[in-house]
Amino acid sequence: MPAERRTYRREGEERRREALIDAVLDLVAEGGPQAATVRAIADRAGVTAGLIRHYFQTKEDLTRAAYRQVMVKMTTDNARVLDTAPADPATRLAAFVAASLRPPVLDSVAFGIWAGFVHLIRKDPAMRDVHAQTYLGYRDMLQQLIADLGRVNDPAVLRAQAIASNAVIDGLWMEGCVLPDSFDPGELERIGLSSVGAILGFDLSSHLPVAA
Amino acid sequence: MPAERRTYRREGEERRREALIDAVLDLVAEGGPQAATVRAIADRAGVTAGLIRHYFQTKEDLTRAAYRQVMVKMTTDNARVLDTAPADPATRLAAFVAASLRPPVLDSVAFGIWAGFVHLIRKDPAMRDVHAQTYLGYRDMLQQLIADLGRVNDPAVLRAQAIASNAVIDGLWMEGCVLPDSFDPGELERIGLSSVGAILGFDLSSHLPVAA
DNA sequence: AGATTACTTATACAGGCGTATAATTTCAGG
DNA sequence: CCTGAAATTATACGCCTGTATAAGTAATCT
Repeated sequence: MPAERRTYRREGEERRREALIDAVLDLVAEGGPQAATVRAIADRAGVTAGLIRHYFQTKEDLTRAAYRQVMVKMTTDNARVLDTAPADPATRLAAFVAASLRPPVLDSVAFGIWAGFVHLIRKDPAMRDVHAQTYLGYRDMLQQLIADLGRVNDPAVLRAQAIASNAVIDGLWMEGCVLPDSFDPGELERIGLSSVGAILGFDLSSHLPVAA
Repeated sequence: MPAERRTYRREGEERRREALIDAVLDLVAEGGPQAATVRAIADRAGVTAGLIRHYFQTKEDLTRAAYRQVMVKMTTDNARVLDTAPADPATRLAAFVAASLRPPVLDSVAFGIWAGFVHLIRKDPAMRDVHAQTYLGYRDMLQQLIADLGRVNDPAVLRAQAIASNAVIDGLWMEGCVLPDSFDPGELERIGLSSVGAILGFDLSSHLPVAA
């Protein structure tokens, strides 16, 4: 007996694309990129596999979109702390650094997703562009905050300080995600603040607002 | 007409295992983990696919062996710079930091493999042990070099300085591997030295030996 | 030289992959 | 209500994957 077709509702482009992207991120976070097959993605999104090709020309297309979204979200989450931060440049920088080293930015799920996409970044020029854009966007934001301190004018020095600050934050972020049990609560934030402060020659730790 | 069997030479376990592991690393370097299929690996190693199962119980086994080898090699390569370094503690630390931020340690292959198998690291206790061992081994080495400077006695301060120094090195290493074209030659080494120096409150840049 | 061992090749298999396309259902507008 | 376009399902295809196993060949030992 021929099984009946499953019923469905039309949802429209935006909702479907979002559901499919979310499914990709879920799966990559759980089992790495190889777990995100078209059938698994469709299943997770409550849809059949054929629909993917209706909204994305190819699976690689969907992958790219998912990566773009997660990177943008992470930098957006991080930047949001500036919306509620005081006007004082030092406090703003301290809040920004600290926010990078605690949830939701410091999140092993986000890290798993990021790590899963790394090999695609190296292979695919479009992915590399997304990475460069978000990475440089984050670094530029950091550099602006450093510039706002008004302690440095030389652009070359500013660039080097931004790269170094970004690197120490990235390194702490990475280690906190991979070996979360190796650090005491708040230790990474504290080390991040004192390290960036040391790089800038500026006491940053004392400027952190009480609670985020 | 039945094509003739290809002729071959017996090589023995050690040579074959090594060739297969090297093939995995080659392929991952070129096309990411998903490029390392059993057939591609065998082809690269000058062998037919069936032989893999003769030396490794499963493909995951071979993958683990390749991961272990590349991690051990990376820390070994990095530590080797100390063999030929002068006795002066500051020079030794500077040489160690700089070596971490140039080839062969700054190598996208190692990073790609590590990133590609982060999920395996989290699930498989044996892999997590390898990671923790190499990571903490590196950090302990760094901490010892910092201690040899004789500027700090408080163990807690020493630990924080080691974590921060390790983080900035990791962050620079990571960015250099992912976006090698975003940095001038030697830029990462220079930033690494000045950043670690800033964290330690010690001018490290002037202690780098001329050539490695 | 001939038998034996185990190294290596070759082939088969079942399943999963991404993609293509036809069939069907939903929903909006006349 | 009915028609038509778009959304969605369903099915099929060819290729590739990892694994299993049989067949064959090279080197070793006697």
